[in-house]
Amino acid sequence: MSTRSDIINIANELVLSKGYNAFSFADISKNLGIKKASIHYHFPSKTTLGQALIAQHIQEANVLFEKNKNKKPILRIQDFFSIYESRKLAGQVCLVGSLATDLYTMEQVIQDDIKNLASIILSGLTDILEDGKSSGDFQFKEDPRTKALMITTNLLGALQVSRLTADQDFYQIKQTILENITS
Amino acid sequence: MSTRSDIINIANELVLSKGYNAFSFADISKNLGIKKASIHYHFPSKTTLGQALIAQHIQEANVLFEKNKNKKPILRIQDFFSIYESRKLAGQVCLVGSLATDLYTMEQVIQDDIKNLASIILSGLTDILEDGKSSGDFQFKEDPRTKALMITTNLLGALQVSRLTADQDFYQIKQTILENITS
DNA sequence: GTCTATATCCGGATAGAC
DNA sequence: GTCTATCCGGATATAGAC
Repeated sequence: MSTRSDIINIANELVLSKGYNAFSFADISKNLGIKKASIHYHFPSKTTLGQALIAQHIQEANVLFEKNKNKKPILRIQDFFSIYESRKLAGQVCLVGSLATDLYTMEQVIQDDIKNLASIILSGLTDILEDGKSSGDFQFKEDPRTKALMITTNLLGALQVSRLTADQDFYQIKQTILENITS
Repeated sequence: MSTRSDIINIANELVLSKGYNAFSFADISKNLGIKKASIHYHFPSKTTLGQALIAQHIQEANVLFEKNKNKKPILRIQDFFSIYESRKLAGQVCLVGSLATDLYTMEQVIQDDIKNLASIILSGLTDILEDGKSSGDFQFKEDPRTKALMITTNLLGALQVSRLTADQDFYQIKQTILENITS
Protein backbone atom coordinates (compact mmCIF):
# COMPACT_ATOMS: atom_id res chain seq x y z
CA MET A 1 0.00 0.00 0.00
CA SER A 2 2.13 2.84 1.30
CA THR A 3 5.83 2.73 2.12
CA ARG A 4 4.92 3.49 5.68
CA SER A 5 2.68 0.46 6.00
CA ASP A 6 5.20 -1.69 4.14
CA ILE A 7 7.79 -0.80 6.74
CA ILE A 8 5.44 -1.67 9.57
CA ASN A 9 4.55 -4.98 7.98
CA ILE A 10 8.16 -6.01 7.49
CA ALA A 11 9.03 -4.90 11.01
CA ASN A 12 6.10 -6.95 12.24
CA GLU A 13 7.34 -10.07 10.47
CA LEU A 14 10.84 -9.56 11.86
CA VAL A 15 9.78 -8.90 15.45
CA LEU A 16 7.54 -11.95 15.55
CA SER A 17 10.24 -14.15 14.04
CA LYS A 18 13.45 -12.92 15.66
CA GLY A 19 12.51 -10.52 18.43
CA TYR A 20 12.61 -6.76 18.87
CA ASN A 21 16.29 -6.41 19.74
CA ALA A 22 17.40 -8.63 16.86
CA PHE A 23 15.78 -6.73 14.03
CA SER A 24 17.41 -3.68 12.49
CA PHE A 25 16.72 -0.90 10.03
CA ALA A 26 19.19 -2.65 7.74
CA ASP A 27 16.96 -5.75 7.70
CA ILE A 28 13.97 -3.68 6.66
CA SER A 29 16.08 -1.86 4.11
CA LYS A 30 17.10 -5.13 2.43
CA ASN A 31 13.57 -6.51 2.41
CA LEU A 32 11.95 -3.36 1.12
CA GLY A 33 14.59 -2.16 -1.32
CA ILE A 34 14.99 1.33 0.06
CA LYS A 35 17.94 2.69 2.03
CA LYS A 36 18.18 2.79 5.81
CA ALA A 37 18.05 6.58 5.91
CA SER A 38 14.75 6.58 4.03
CA ILE A 39 13.13 4.58 6.79
CA HIS A 40 13.98 7.36 9.22
CA TYR A 41 11.88 9.71 7.14
CA HIS A 42 8.80 7.64 8.04
CA PHE A 43 9.87 6.72 11.57
CA PRO A 44 12.42 8.98 13.26
CA SER A 45 13.45 6.26 15.70
CA LYS A 46 13.16 2.54 16.30
CA THR A 47 10.92 3.34 19.23
CA THR A 48 8.40 5.22 17.07
CA LEU A 49 8.38 2.32 14.62
CA GLY A 50 7.80 -0.08 17.48
CA GLN A 51 4.93 2.06 18.71
CA ALA A 52 3.34 2.12 15.25
CA LEU A 53 3.64 -1.66 15.13
CA ILE A 54 1.91 -2.09 18.46
CA ALA A 55 -0.75 0.44 17.45
CA GLN A 56 -1.54 -1.71 14.43
CA HIS A 57 -1.97 -4.77 16.63
CA ILE A 58 -4.25 -2.80 18.95
CA GLN A 59 -6.28 -1.68 15.95
CA GLU A 60 -6.56 -5.25 14.66
CA ALA A 61 -7.51 -6.57 18.08
CA ASN A 62 -10.27 -4.00 18.43
CA VAL A 63 -11.61 -4.88 14.98
CA LEU A 64 -11.52 -8.58 15.82
CA PHE A 65 -13.41 -8.16 19.07
CA GLU A 66 -15.92 -5.68 17.65
CA LYS A 67 -16.73 -7.19 14.29
CA ASN A 68 -18.64 -10.24 15.48
CA LYS A 69 -19.96 -9.17 18.84
CA ASN A 70 -23.36 -10.59 17.90
CA LYS A 71 -22.14 -13.94 16.64
CA LYS A 72 -22.07 -17.08 18.72
CA PRO A 73 -19.34 -17.34 21.37
CA ILE A 74 -17.88 -20.45 19.75
CA LEU A 75 -17.39 -18.57 16.50
CA ARG A 76 -15.86 -15.62 18.27
CA ILE A 77 -13.35 -17.73 20.13
CA GLN A 78 -12.44 -19.64 16.98
CA ASP A 79 -11.72 -16.32 15.32
CA PHE A 80 -9.53 -15.42 18.26
CA PHE A 81 -7.66 -18.71 18.07
CA SER A 82 -7.13 -18.34 14.34
CA ILE A 83 -4.79 -15.40 14.96
CA TYR A 84 -2.46 -17.64 16.92
CA GLU A 85 -2.81 -20.38 14.35
CA SER A 86 -1.66 -18.07 11.57
CA ARG A 87 1.36 -17.10 13.68
CA LYS A 88 2.21 -20.75 14.10
CA LEU A 89 1.99 -21.37 10.37
CA ALA A 90 4.52 -18.57 9.85
CA GLY A 91 6.89 -19.87 12.52
CA GLN A 92 6.17 -16.77 14.58
CA VAL A 93 5.30 -16.13 18.20
CA CYS A 94 2.74 -13.58 19.37
CA LEU A 95 3.67 -9.93 19.85
CA VAL A 96 2.82 -9.83 23.53
CA GLY A 97 5.14 -12.74 24.27
CA SER A 98 7.90 -11.46 22.03
CA LEU A 99 7.91 -8.03 23.62
CA ALA A 100 7.34 -9.24 27.18
CA THR A 101 10.70 -11.03 27.27
CA ASP A 102 12.47 -7.88 26.06
CA LEU A 103 10.28 -5.49 28.05
CA TYR A 104 12.91 -4.00 30.31
CA THR A 105 15.20 -3.12 27.40
CA MET A 106 12.60 -0.83 25.84
CA GLU A 107 11.69 2.78 26.44
CA GLN A 108 8.87 3.52 28.84
CA VAL A 109 6.45 4.73 26.15
CA ILE A 110 6.69 1.39 24.39
CA GLN A 111 6.31 -0.53 27.62
CA ASP A 112 3.09 1.35 28.21
CA ASP A 113 1.83 0.55 24.72
CA ILE A 114 2.47 -3.16 25.03
CA LYS A 115 0.74 -3.22 28.42
CA ASN A 116 -2.20 -1.57 26.77
CA LEU A 117 -2.31 -4.22 24.04
CA ALA A 118 -2.15 -7.02 26.60
CA SER A 119 -5.02 -5.47 28.50
CA ILE A 120 -7.18 -5.17 25.38
CA ILE A 121 -6.61 -8.80 24.43
CA LEU A 122 -7.29 -10.02 27.94
CA SER A 123 -10.52 -8.11 28.32
CA GLY A 124 -11.71 -8.99 24.82
CA LEU A 125 -11.27 -12.68 25.52
CA THR A 126 -12.83 -12.26 28.96
CA ASP A 127 -15.96 -10.87 27.31
CA ILE A 128 -16.23 -13.80 24.92
CA LEU A 129 -15.85 -16.28 27.77
CA GLU A 130 -18.36 -14.44 29.91
CA ASP A 131 -20.95 -14.42 27.15
CA GLY A 132 -20.30 -18.08 26.40
CA LYS A 133 -20.73 -19.04 30.00
CA SER A 134 -23.99 -17.11 30.31
CA SER A 135 -25.40 -18.64 27.14
CA GLY A 136 -24.39 -22.13 28.20
CA ASP A 137 -22.08 -22.59 25.21
CA PHE A 138 -19.01 -22.76 27.44
CA GLN A 139 -18.43 -24.65 30.67
CA PHE A 140 -15.70 -23.69 33.13
CA LYS A 141 -15.59 -23.07 36.84
CA GLU A 142 -13.04 -20.23 37.03
CA ASP A 143 -14.16 -16.64 36.80
CA PRO A 144 -13.99 -15.40 33.19
CA ARG A 145 -10.93 -13.19 33.60
CA THR A 146 -8.94 -15.97 35.21
CA LYS A 147 -10.00 -18.36 32.48
CA ALA A 148 -8.93 -15.79 29.91
CA LEU A 149 -5.54 -15.57 31.61
CA MET A 150 -5.19 -19.36 31.47
CA ILE A 151 -6.06 -19.47 27.79
CA THR A 152 -3.87 -16.59 26.64
CA THR A 153 -0.87 -17.92 28.52
CA ASN A 154 -1.52 -21.37 27.05
CA LEU A 155 -1.60 -20.01 23.50
CA LEU A 156 1.30 -17.62 23.95
CA GLY A 157 3.37 -20.35 25.56
CA ALA A 158 2.31 -22.88 22.95
CA LEU A 159 3.73 -20.73 20.16
CA GLN A 160 7.05 -20.52 21.97
CA VAL A 161 7.37 -24.04 23.37
CA SER A 162 6.28 -25.73 20.15
CA ARG A 163 9.29 -24.14 18.45
CA LEU A 164 11.36 -26.38 20.72
CA THR A 165 9.32 -29.56 21.04
CA ALA A 166 7.12 -30.13 17.99
CA ASP A 167 4.86 -27.96 15.85
CA GLN A 168 2.10 -30.42 16.47
CA ASP A 169 2.14 -29.56 20.18
CA PHE A 170 0.66 -26.17 19.38
CA TYR A 171 -2.40 -27.75 17.80
CA GLN A 172 -2.67 -30.25 20.63
CA ILE A 173 -2.85 -27.41 23.14
CA LYS A 174 -5.33 -25.42 21.06
CA GLN A 175 -7.57 -28.46 20.71
CA THR A 176 -7.41 -29.25 24.42
CA ILE A 177 -8.43 -25.72 25.39
CA LEU A 178 -11.44 -25.90 23.09
CA GLU A 179 -12.53 -29.32 24.30
CA ASN A 180 -12.23 -28.24 27.92
CA ILE A 181 -14.64 -25.34 27.56
CA THR A 182 -17.16 -26.91 25.18
CA SER A 183 -17.77 -30.27 26.84
CA MET B 1 32.73 -19.56 43.94
CA SER B 2 34.86 -19.43 40.80
CA THR B 3 35.05 -16.60 38.31
CA ARG B 4 33.66 -18.96 35.72
CA SER B 5 30.55 -19.68 37.75
CA ASP B 6 30.22 -16.02 38.69
CA ILE B 7 30.10 -15.16 35.00
CA ILE B 8 27.45 -17.78 34.33
CA ASN B 9 25.35 -16.57 37.24
CA ILE B 10 25.45 -12.95 36.13
CA ALA B 11 24.71 -13.95 32.54
CA ASN B 12 21.79 -15.98 33.85
CA GLU B 13 20.36 -13.02 35.71
CA LEU B 14 20.73 -10.80 32.63
CA VAL B 15 19.22 -13.25 30.15
CA LEU B 16 16.19 -13.88 32.35
CA SER B 17 15.66 -10.16 32.92
CA LYS B 18 16.48 -8.58 29.55
CA GLY B 19 16.85 -11.38 27.03
CA TYR B 20 19.77 -13.03 25.26
CA ASN B 21 20.31 -10.41 22.56
CA ALA B 22 20.18 -7.53 25.01
CA PHE B 23 22.91 -8.64 27.38
CA SER B 24 26.57 -8.00 26.62
CA PHE B 25 30.03 -8.84 27.89
CA ALA B 26 30.23 -5.24 29.03
CA ASP B 27 27.23 -5.79 31.33
CA ILE B 28 28.92 -8.78 32.93
CA SER B 29 32.17 -6.84 33.17
CA LYS B 30 30.52 -4.04 35.13
CA ASN B 31 28.70 -6.41 37.46
CA LEU B 32 31.68 -8.62 38.15
CA GLY B 33 34.45 -6.03 38.26
CA ILE B 34 36.71 -7.63 35.70
CA LYS B 35 37.40 -6.44 32.17
CA LYS B 36 35.56 -7.62 29.08
CA ALA B 37 38.63 -9.34 27.68
CA SER B 38 38.99 -11.45 30.82
CA ILE B 39 35.59 -12.96 30.25
CA HIS B 40 36.81 -14.28 26.92
CA TYR B 41 39.46 -16.28 28.76
CA HIS B 42 36.66 -18.30 30.39
CA PHE B 43 34.26 -18.29 27.46
CA PRO B 44 35.76 -17.72 24.02
CA SER B 45 32.43 -16.60 22.58
CA LYS B 46 28.97 -15.51 23.61
CA THR B 47 27.67 -18.77 22.20
CA THR B 48 29.88 -20.88 24.50
CA LEU B 49 28.73 -18.82 27.46
CA GLY B 50 25.13 -19.32 26.41
CA GLN B 51 25.72 -23.05 26.16
CA ALA B 52 27.25 -23.17 29.64
CA LEU B 53 24.24 -21.28 30.96
CA ILE B 54 21.81 -23.75 29.42
CA ALA B 55 23.93 -26.66 30.67
CA GLN B 56 23.55 -25.33 34.19
CA HIS B 57 19.77 -25.20 33.82
CA ILE B 58 19.77 -28.76 32.50
CA GLN B 59 21.86 -29.84 35.46
CA GLU B 60 19.50 -28.12 37.91
CA ALA B 61 16.44 -29.58 36.23
CA ASN B 62 17.88 -33.08 36.45
CA VAL B 63 18.67 -32.59 40.13
CA LEU B 64 15.18 -31.26 40.78
CA PHE B 65 13.47 -34.19 39.09
CA GLU B 66 15.79 -36.81 40.60
CA LYS B 67 16.11 -35.64 44.18
CA ASN B 68 12.59 -36.38 45.33
CA LYS B 69 11.48 -39.14 43.02
CA ASN B 70 10.12 -41.04 46.02
CA LYS B 71 8.22 -38.17 47.57
CA LYS B 72 4.53 -37.55 47.08
CA PRO B 73 3.49 -36.11 43.68
CA ILE B 74 2.01 -33.03 45.32
CA LEU B 75 5.36 -32.22 46.91
CA ARG B 76 7.21 -32.81 43.69
CA ILE B 77 4.96 -30.51 41.70
CA GLN B 78 5.17 -27.83 44.36
CA ASP B 79 8.95 -28.02 44.08
CA PHE B 80 8.60 -27.62 40.34
CA PHE B 81 6.31 -24.62 40.70
CA SER B 82 8.65 -22.98 43.19
CA ILE B 83 11.24 -22.50 40.43
CA TYR B 84 8.80 -20.31 38.51
CA GLU B 85 7.79 -18.54 41.69
CA SER B 86 11.37 -17.54 42.40
CA ARG B 87 11.66 -16.20 38.84
CA LYS B 88 8.56 -14.10 39.41
CA LEU B 89 9.95 -12.70 42.64
CA ALA B 90 13.03 -11.56 40.72
CA GLY B 91 11.02 -10.02 37.88
CA GLN B 92 12.40 -12.65 35.53
CA VAL B 93 10.89 -14.96 32.95
CA CYS B 94 11.91 -18.57 32.44
CA LEU B 95 14.88 -19.49 30.28
CA VAL B 96 12.90 -21.58 27.83
CA GLY B 97 10.54 -18.70 27.12
CA SER B 98 13.30 -16.12 26.95
CA LEU B 99 15.35 -18.12 24.47
CA ALA B 100 12.37 -19.37 22.45
CA THR B 101 11.47 -15.87 21.29
CA ASP B 102 15.09 -15.28 20.18
CA LEU B 103 15.61 -18.81 18.89
CA TYR B 104 16.20 -18.07 15.24
CA THR B 105 18.87 -15.47 15.99
CA MET B 106 21.10 -18.02 17.71
CA GLU B 107 23.63 -20.50 16.41
CA GLN B 108 22.44 -24.03 15.74
CA VAL B 109 24.38 -25.58 18.65
CA ILE B 110 22.55 -23.36 21.09
CA GLN B 111 19.20 -24.02 19.48
CA ASP B 112 19.84 -27.72 20.02
CA ASP B 113 20.74 -27.17 23.66
CA ILE B 114 17.60 -25.22 24.41
CA LYS B 115 15.48 -27.84 22.71
CA ASN B 116 17.14 -30.39 24.92
CA LEU B 117 16.32 -28.38 28.05
CA ALA B 118 12.69 -28.01 27.00
CA SER B 119 12.43 -31.74 26.44
CA ILE B 120 13.88 -32.54 29.88
CA ILE B 121 11.47 -30.18 31.64
CA LEU B 122 8.50 -31.52 29.71
CA SER B 123 9.26 -35.16 30.39
CA GLY B 124 10.12 -34.51 34.05
CA LEU B 125 6.77 -32.85 34.61
CA THR B 126 5.02 -35.57 32.61
CA ASP B 127 6.45 -38.17 35.00
CA ILE B 128 5.20 -36.29 38.05
CA LEU B 129 1.72 -35.97 36.55
CA GLU B 130 1.66 -39.62 35.52
CA ASP B 131 2.60 -40.79 39.00
CA GLY B 132 0.08 -38.46 40.59
CA LYS B 133 -2.68 -39.70 38.34
CA SER B 134 -1.85 -43.34 39.11
CA SER B 135 -1.76 -42.72 42.85
CA GLY B 136 -5.02 -40.78 42.74
CA ASP B 137 -3.41 -37.61 44.03
CA PHE B 138 -4.13 -35.77 40.79
CA GLN B 139 -7.25 -35.66 38.67
CA PHE B 140 -7.20 -34.68 35.01
CA LYS B 141 -8.60 -36.17 31.84
CA GLU B 142 -5.84 -35.34 29.35
CA ASP B 143 -2.93 -37.69 28.80
CA PRO B 144 -0.01 -36.74 31.07
CA ARG B 145 2.23 -35.27 28.36
CA THR B 146 -0.56 -33.03 27.08
CA LYS B 147 -1.33 -31.93 30.62
CA ALA B 148 2.37 -31.19 31.12
CA LEU B 149 2.30 -29.06 27.97
CA MET B 150 -0.71 -27.15 29.26
CA ILE B 151 0.94 -26.48 32.62
CA THR B 152 4.37 -25.45 31.33
CA THR B 153 2.85 -23.09 28.80
CA ASN B 154 0.61 -21.65 31.53
CA LEU B 155 3.57 -20.99 33.83
CA LEU B 156 5.89 -19.74 31.11
CA GLY B 157 3.17 -17.46 29.77
CA ALA B 158 2.22 -16.34 33.26
CA LEU B 159 5.74 -15.04 33.91
CA GLN B 160 5.60 -13.03 30.69
CA VAL B 161 2.01 -11.80 30.74
CA SER B 162 2.06 -10.83 34.41
CA ARG B 163 4.85 -8.37 33.59
CA LEU B 164 2.20 -6.55 31.57
CA THR B 165 -1.01 -7.02 33.53
CA ALA B 166 -0.33 -7.51 37.23
CA ASP B 167 2.17 -9.52 39.28
CA GLN B 168 -0.73 -11.03 41.13
CA ASP B 169 -1.95 -12.68 37.92
CA PHE B 170 1.02 -15.03 38.07
CA TYR B 171 -0.07 -16.36 41.45
CA GLN B 172 -3.67 -16.57 40.31
CA ILE B 173 -2.64 -18.81 37.43
CA LYS B 174 -0.38 -20.95 39.61
CA GLN B 175 -3.17 -21.42 42.13
CA THR B 176 -5.73 -22.30 39.47
CA ILE B 177 -3.50 -24.97 37.97
CA LEU B 178 -3.02 -26.58 41.37
CA GLU B 179 -6.71 -26.48 42.24
CA ASN B 180 -7.64 -28.02 38.91
CA ILE B 181 -5.49 -31.10 39.37
CA THR B 182 -6.07 -31.67 43.08
CA SER B 183 -9.82 -31.37 43.35
C1' DG C 1 43.99 -15.07 34.90
C1' DT C 2 43.64 -10.38 34.16
C1' DC C 3 45.07 -6.42 31.98
C1' DT C 4 45.55 -2.61 27.96
C1' DA C 5 44.93 -1.80 23.44
C1' DT C 6 42.96 -2.53 19.30
C1' DA C 7 40.43 -4.60 15.30
C1' DT C 8 36.16 -5.08 13.01
C1' DC C 9 31.63 -4.80 12.39
C1' DC C 10 26.97 -3.30 12.94
C1' DG C 11 23.52 -0.65 15.38
C1' DG C 12 20.54 3.77 15.29
C1' DA C 13 20.63 8.32 13.80
C1' DT C 14 21.61 12.98 11.22
C1' DA C 15 22.90 16.37 7.33
C1' DG C 16 22.21 17.83 3.10
C1' DA C 17 21.90 16.99 -2.09
C1' DC C 18 18.56 15.57 -5.48
C1' DG D 1 10.49 10.86 -0.41
C1' DT D 2 14.79 8.82 -1.33
C1' DC D 3 19.51 9.14 -1.86
C1' DT D 4 24.88 9.38 -0.37
C1' DA D 5 27.84 10.19 3.13
C1' DT D 6 29.01 10.23 7.69
C1' DC D 7 28.94 10.14 12.88
C1' DC D 8 29.05 7.79 17.09
C1' DG D 9 28.46 4.30 20.22
C1' DG D 10 28.46 -0.39 21.41
C1' DA D 11 28.91 -5.18 20.15
C1' DT D 12 32.03 -9.51 19.88
C1' DA D 13 36.49 -10.78 19.54
C1' DT D 14 41.88 -10.99 19.36
C1' DA D 15 46.95 -9.92 20.48
C1' DG D 16 50.21 -9.56 23.56
C1' DA D 17 52.15 -7.57 28.07
C1' DC D 18 52.08 -8.52 33.00
